[in-house]
Amino acid sequence: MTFDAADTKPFALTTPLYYVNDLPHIGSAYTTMAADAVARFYRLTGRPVLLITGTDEHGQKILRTAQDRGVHPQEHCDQIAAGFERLWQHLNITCDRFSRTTHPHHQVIVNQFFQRVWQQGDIYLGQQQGWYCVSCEEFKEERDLLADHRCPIHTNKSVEWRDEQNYFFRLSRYQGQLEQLYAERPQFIQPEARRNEVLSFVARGLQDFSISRVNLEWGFAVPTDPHHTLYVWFDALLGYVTALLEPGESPSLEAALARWWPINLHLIGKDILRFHAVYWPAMLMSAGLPVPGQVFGHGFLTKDGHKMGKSLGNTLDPVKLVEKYGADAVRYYFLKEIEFGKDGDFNETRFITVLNADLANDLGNLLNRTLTMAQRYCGGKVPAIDGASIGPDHKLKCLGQTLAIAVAEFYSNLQFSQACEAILGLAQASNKFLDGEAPWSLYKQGKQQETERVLYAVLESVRLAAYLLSPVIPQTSALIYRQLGFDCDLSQKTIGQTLPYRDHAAWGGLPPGQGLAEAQPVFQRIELPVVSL
RNA sequence: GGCUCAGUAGCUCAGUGGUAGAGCAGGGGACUCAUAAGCCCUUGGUCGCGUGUUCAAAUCACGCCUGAGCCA
Repeated sequence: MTFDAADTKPFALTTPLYYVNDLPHIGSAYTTMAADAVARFYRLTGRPVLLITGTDEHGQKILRTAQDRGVHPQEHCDQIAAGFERLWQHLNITCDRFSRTTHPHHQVIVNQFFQRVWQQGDIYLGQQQGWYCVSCEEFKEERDLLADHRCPIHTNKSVEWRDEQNYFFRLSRYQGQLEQLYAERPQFIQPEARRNEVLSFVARGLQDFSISRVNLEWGFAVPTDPHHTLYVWFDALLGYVTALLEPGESPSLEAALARWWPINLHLIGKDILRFHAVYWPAMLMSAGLPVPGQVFGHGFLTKDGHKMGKSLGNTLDPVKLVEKYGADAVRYYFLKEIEFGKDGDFNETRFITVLNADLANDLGNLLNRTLTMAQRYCGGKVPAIDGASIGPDHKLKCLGQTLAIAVAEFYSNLQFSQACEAILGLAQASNKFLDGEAPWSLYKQGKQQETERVLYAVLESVRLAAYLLSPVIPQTSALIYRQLGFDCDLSQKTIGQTLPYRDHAAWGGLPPGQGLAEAQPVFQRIELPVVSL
């Protein structure tokens, strides 16, 4: 995907529908923050955007978790789903749809989709034997199991022997079409390493997979056979389709697919790659539907270099993290400091030093010092300089003019880290520029015109940086815009109309004479704890 | 067991044939508009190990070690 400024096509993207066996963990937050940044970027460019997230609520694991807690499974799902929604609010996630697989509309979509696949002859009754891990909701090979038939992923859980009739999806029939898809569209699975994994998996030959379970009452019945319950993954993936229904619209597959299909981008963690890159497109092919634009499997997060896990006792609670440091800090750290697609680490000391260096010192302080001078030297207004009158060889203008295209390219390619770095480069250059020009000296020497030209260029550069960073740090960007005298909400879904990219991503648009607000730190420095734990 | 990716300064990483780089952290300096911020200078690396190809290897080939992952 590359950026095209003239593109006004709709852009729909999804996070996974998160499994509600527990409250959201940092990995879910990570995917969702990335998705929100993408959505916010495309909204800036004026494209209609649909950001889909939600929860996957069926399956044996959910049933058992609810039973263990002594609540009805629906009540359990309601509580956990509410926890997800709450976290997304705290993280300033501007989602357009929150899709829940227990919603009645979803069953209609699932049934209609099932019928299409059924009519293709791609579903048949077969015998499934094997060891089943309820926590994975997957069959395991005996040789992969640990001692006492414990699951290698859920090491404290024993797998269960199943010998039952299941309905199967004829995945094997789509081997050729899938291979053709991967070959024709190399961008379909990203990043490259993940794509290779899928290619080698498919190359070994695809086997049909079971899409129903017996003796399970928490899920949708197979439309053609009420003794069977649909496998949770078959149901869950279709949640993306259900999400496309307009609010209040009566549910049908046709209605759901009318406007936003095919979805442009599925953002997922690398653990569920196979479901999205193999099973899902095959299901869609069977139903005669176009496949999504791209599946991007990002990396895993570690804490202080170690795998996170409840049993290991070193989880990172996203709720606590946001409460402690705020949404922008969390969003910035994970999107800037971790190469999207690769594994990344969370370390609190690094977290604090990065935020202080980038947001408090480089960017926040830059605005603060410049605004103070503008208040003192320019009567609290944007200097009366026409941005267009500044020569093309001006250091900041030069940098600023090439930034919009580069940053758009980075965002479209999900290179958040590179986007942030490029933008921060303008702030760093502005700090250098200020020290070089020393407007405080110019002012004392009575060089009013020169003082104003310097301050205008820096204020404008801060504005541009704030605008371009707004997909990542919307609150901080909004504070900067407000102090620069704009009255607007950068989180508006119509932002592409009120502050269009082609105007606001260009250098030189800060209106001369615009009233400036009092300088207030937009991002407070975080004190390093004396003793780091 | 097969395959993929990674191993470069204390930390995070860029560099894919031609005199080792960035940011952060550490040290020093000048300045004062500023959130003890910013600016300038600077310490710091047998580029995982070994063999080979080459006039020349962090970069290519082979082997090995370590870590992560996919598959059987």
